[in-house]
Amino acid sequence: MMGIRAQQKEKTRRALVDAAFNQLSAERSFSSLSLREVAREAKIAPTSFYRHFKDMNELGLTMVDEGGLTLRQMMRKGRQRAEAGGSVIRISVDTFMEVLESNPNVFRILLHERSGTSAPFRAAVAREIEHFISELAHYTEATAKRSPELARAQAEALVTLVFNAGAAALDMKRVDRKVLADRLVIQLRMVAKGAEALQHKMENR
Amino acid sequence: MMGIRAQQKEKTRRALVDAAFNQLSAERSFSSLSLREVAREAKIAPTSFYRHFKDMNELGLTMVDEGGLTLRQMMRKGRQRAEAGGSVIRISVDTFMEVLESNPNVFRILLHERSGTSAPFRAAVAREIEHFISELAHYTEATAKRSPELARAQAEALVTLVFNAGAAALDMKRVDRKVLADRLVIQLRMVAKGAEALQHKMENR
DNA sequence: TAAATTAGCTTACAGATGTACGCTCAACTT
DNA sequence: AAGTTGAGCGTACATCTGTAAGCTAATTTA
Repeated sequence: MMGIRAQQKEKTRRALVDAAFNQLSAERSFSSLSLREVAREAKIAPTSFYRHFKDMNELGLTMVDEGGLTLRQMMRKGRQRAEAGGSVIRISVDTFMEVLESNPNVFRILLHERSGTSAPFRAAVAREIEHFISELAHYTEATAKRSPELARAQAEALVTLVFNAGAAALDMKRVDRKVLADRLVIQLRMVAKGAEALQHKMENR
Repeated sequence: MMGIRAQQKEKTRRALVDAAFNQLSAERSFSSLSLREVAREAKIAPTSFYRHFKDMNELGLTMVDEGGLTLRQMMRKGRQRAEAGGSVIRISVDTFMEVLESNPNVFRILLHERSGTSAPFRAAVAREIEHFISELAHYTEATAKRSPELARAQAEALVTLVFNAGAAALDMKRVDRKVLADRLVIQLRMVAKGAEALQHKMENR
């Protein structure tokens, strides 16, 4: 049971994280936020920030962690829907786009800091995305009987295409996003078909 | 013939551009550079900067333009080599990695600002990359008899995979870059094979 | 040769930033 | 009940930023 004090602290901490998320946009990256701006938005004095985070970096890593959580929830959602049958690729893309749309800023920090200038950030994002890749590789290895190397290469390619499309989709209107999603589906099918072909080629010699 | 005055001005302008390029690194993006830093590196007074560029943004766009130039030179180089025969994919990847290695900071600004926070920057980079895509799509349409839509999707996928690998390769040691390049070749083959398969599927109905 | 132009400089200023220090007072511990 | 802890605050400071204003001296133009 949390004391009234710890409760209030948690609330302020959340306010800080939310303030940071809310300031993100197409034209505002995390690294361009200042400690004072975040504190202002969260309605606390700049110096009070330090009661919750050592510095902005620590705040950012917390946000990336939350991003990872969103990613994993997305995977679960996709799996559930896929069990009901239908094209796995189509279902996955639709799920991705839905989650992207309802958590744009979560994806913003992931997609931006993935190639950002802070090594710890890049590592943290890479770790989260690695989940995706290895899970997908494992799945393909099992259901499509791919060799481990091929499965890995395939999974990486799929994830690369999906995340890249995600980055582009972030600042699009719904109509354009639809076009993008359709094209993405085609590209993913290319990779899947191609991996299959390469697999057969390897087996027949 | 350039007057002694215009000559000196051009020299200083180059010093500014070079100073900016030299300050780029894995942990330093263009948007994190300040006007004063660049001026300092170029050994001119901060206020003299304005004799050459309206602001940092203008400098950055100039740098992106130079990046586009590098990209086009790369394409020419790749085409020349490919004419001598061999795997087009392998040759292209090797050429890309070579050019990347000898112009890391040119690629840094392209790869970073592609998903950066400045709309003009994003547009400028997108324009340069679009050259790549449409040229590639046209080539595939002609030589592999792809439908325009499929050729476009395929070209986009290829370029996405290449640039993504490029971003990852930037901060790698030579050995790891080799592994990455090999995997990239496999992924590109997947896309090519898969596009072929999709094309046949469409034709047979 | 005289006048006009201009690249680069120095000085100056207002605003923003991160953070050190010390206070208060509500909440918790003993 | 008395004492301790700690979240949040206000003040303060050194540092950095972009850029305005005006000067100098070399080059260019007339």
